[in-house]
Amino acid sequence: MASERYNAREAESKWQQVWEERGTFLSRTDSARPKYYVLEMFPYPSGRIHIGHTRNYTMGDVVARYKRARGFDVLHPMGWDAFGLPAENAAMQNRVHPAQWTYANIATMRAQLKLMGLSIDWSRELATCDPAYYKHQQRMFLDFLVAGLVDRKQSKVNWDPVDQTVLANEQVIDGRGWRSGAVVEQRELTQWFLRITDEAQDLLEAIDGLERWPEKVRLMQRNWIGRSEGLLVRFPLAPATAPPGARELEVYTTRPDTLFGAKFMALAPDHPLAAAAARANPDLAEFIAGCRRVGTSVAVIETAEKRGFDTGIRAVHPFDPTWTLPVYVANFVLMNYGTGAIFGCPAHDQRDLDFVNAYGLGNIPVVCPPGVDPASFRITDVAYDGDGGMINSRFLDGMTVAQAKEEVARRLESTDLDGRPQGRRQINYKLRDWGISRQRYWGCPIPVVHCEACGVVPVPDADLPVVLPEDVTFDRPGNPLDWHPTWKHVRCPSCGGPARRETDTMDTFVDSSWYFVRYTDPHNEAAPTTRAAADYWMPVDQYIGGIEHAILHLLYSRFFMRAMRETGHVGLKEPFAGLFTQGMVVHETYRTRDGAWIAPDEVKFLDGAGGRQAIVTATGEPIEIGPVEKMSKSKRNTVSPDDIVVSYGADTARWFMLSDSPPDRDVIWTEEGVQRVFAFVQRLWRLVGELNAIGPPPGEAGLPNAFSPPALAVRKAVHGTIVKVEENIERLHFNVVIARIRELANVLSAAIGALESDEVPADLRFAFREAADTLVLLYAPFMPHLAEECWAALGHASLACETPWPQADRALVVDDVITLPVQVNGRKRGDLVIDRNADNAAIEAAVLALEPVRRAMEGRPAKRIIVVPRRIVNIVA
RNA sequence: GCGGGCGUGGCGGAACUGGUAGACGCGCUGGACUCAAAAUCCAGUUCUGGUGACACAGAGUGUCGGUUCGACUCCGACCGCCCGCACCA
Repeated sequence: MASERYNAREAESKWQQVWEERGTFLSRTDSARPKYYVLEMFPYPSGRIHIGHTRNYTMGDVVARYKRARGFDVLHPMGWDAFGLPAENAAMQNRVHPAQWTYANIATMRAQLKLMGLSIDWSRELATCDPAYYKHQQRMFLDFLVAGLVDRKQSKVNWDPVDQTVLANEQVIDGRGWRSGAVVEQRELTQWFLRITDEAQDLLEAIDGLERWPEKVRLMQRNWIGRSEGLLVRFPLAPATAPPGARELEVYTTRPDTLFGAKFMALAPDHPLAAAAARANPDLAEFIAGCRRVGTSVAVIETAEKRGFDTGIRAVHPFDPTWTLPVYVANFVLMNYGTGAIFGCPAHDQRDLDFVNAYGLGNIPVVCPPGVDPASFRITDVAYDGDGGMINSRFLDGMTVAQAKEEVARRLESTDLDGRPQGRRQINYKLRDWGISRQRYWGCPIPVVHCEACGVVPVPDADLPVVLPEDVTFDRPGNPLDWHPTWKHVRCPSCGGPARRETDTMDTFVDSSWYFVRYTDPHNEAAPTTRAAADYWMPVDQYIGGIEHAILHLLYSRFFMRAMRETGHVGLKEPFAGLFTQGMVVHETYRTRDGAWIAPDEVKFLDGAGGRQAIVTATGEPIEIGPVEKMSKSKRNTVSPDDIVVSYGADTARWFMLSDSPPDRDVIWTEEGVQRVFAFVQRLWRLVGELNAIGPPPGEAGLPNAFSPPALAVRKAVHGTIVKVEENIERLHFNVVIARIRELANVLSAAIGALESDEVPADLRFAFREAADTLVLLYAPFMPHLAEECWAALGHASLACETPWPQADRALVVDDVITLPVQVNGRKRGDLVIDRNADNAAIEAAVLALEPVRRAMEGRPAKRIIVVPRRIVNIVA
């Protein structure tokens, strides 16, 4: 056995077939064992499985296999996030129907995934574009509608006037449509919304309970929800300057304390008052139109140079009728936050300061930082947004920021303006309602009918699903559902008169907001969920996916659970008990002199003076080795999982992707690295063979009564490794697990090398056999095929993946004698070997007697000796 | 612009809640095996000084400063890179 090479390709397909035939990974939902639901974010069927996907799924698979070995009922499913824009783009480019393109991709990608040996319950596979899936989504939408969780209101979209279509932000490049090149306009459309803002407070508070989520994601979600406590303030307009009918301007501010630092007011370009002012001012109208051509992306709007236009309107300061402020329209004020209007206090807000500096309006500091002289405190180009004492603020002077906020709120609440208080406290959220309308074909149809007589009428249950028509073409601009000759024309379910189907489809984030619940019983035709199954499996114990989903997908899913709970489809609010965000797989880039990107498998490396050099294998043309970057088709720095599996096997790929880099960081794919892992696979195979050749302990004798030092050393290493592997798998520190397993392999190799004869004593044979079995089971979650092959070679009739996890003997992990590092003034000078239970007095005496310590002390007395039990000793001299 | 994160040898990284910085691996150097190469095995490998070789000394976790007996870890400022910003998924 030891002389043969391990044939990964043969072994992998063999064991995959065995698992499949035995139904090893089908989940059970009825046992008395504890459940564990591990899930990786499902892929979009883009065409090919990417190596980054396989890293993600391997992480989940390690957890799934480990938890199974620990005695859990494990649910580990897979499916497809199958609706979306790329299918329609493909339809336009290649004249292939989105469904055909999507299902072909799914078939390819499923086959690719199966090569990886993932322990997935494929009987639960689902695709969101399947009417059997979206039927239930439509039903829940209607349930939400009845429950008051759905709204219809206006919102802005990017409109491409040439393609006659709505553009995603990513399709707007420098204010132009990516395909047509036409200047993008903003348009108001009536759209469907889910009322996520109703849950803002609960979504915020519940973040505290998500203990197994990364702190950074929790912070991002808190900031996204963006709760703030502030004041609505109504500014009267100077009548002579106001457009007809306009009497006041209401702003929302979190800094009412800075009212005496106000220098201007600013309106969002689509604020009603801006529109009113523009009616009499063509230049202003042109300015507003210019702002709209930027598109709807907040990132673009806020990074654009700050520009404003004076409307000529003047607002009256709430505390001084003689003080008026100019009202601008400004490109950085957002209509959908607060009231769409602000007062600008340049000294204490950077955006406002940039604005006044551009328009020469000046600033008045009103908050003075502690310890700074108010008389000399000036603001030039950095705003001060910290705490301090109020200055230049009349009756607020001398107060703290908090006191001033309170005082302003109190005064304005009790000031009457046109029969209502001038100020009102308000809690505001940055979070906006979730617009789910998409003017696209390849998505879940929104199941309502518009009737002129009855208004919006839900499609009756019996008529669900509303299925997408198949006979559509993409050769003309606009939404194919709108163009379809018959699809949208229906009878009103209520009055029977002529009516029109809703042609908007749902945002694909809706599809991905509940798929994880559907997995718990994916074949229930009658309802979205089966409560018993959902209650058993939910929540997901460990969810794994990319950090790019830290906000939207996860927040929408959290909201959707609440909505499903209110409508009786589930019994819980939080879908994901544990969350892990994994890093990407990245690769070097290669370019020729003329800038052409070269794929890794077309590159050959040369050793030579001046470091690494590369050429194009086929032509010998020299290549510039570029930076390591995210794998992308455009830069051609991708590697295909299939190629890796064919060359080295899935186990090698799995091990490599989890070794070296911590799982939440990027891992750099290198050919050399993969080759070295392949060598390690072979080494493990040989090592297990060598251990096997030493033979089992004689007879069926149990645990020997005593172990010689070499046997004890082997056992300590084995049991110590079990503990460390457990700890680090639980923490998902797979790279550390791998290091510990390699260490164990190194110890065992050395122990075999130290054998002096073929006659190995019984206690050592026992230790080696135990080591071989344990080693295989420890790496089995990572390299499951090799593990089965080794497990069988060791003479086991069972499957490694069905064998319980090895039990560590804790007594073997604790040493009686320990080594304490000894520092003098914080610098390590020696080691103290001492009894584990030695008391401080004994340690202090022993430490001072150490030769290196005495040398470092140079005859000085010890001022203090700090003994940290079982960790370290530090002498202060 | 706003929000979040990351930064440790030539390289990827390890270091539990502040306690031996550099585990494990890649690469490199030397050696064994071989006609030779590959593979494999053994040894070494943070930097600087020092030594024939040891010993030993000093510096060191992006930069600068602080807290502490002790800082990769905590605090403040700065630099660089990455992610998200609501119609990509």
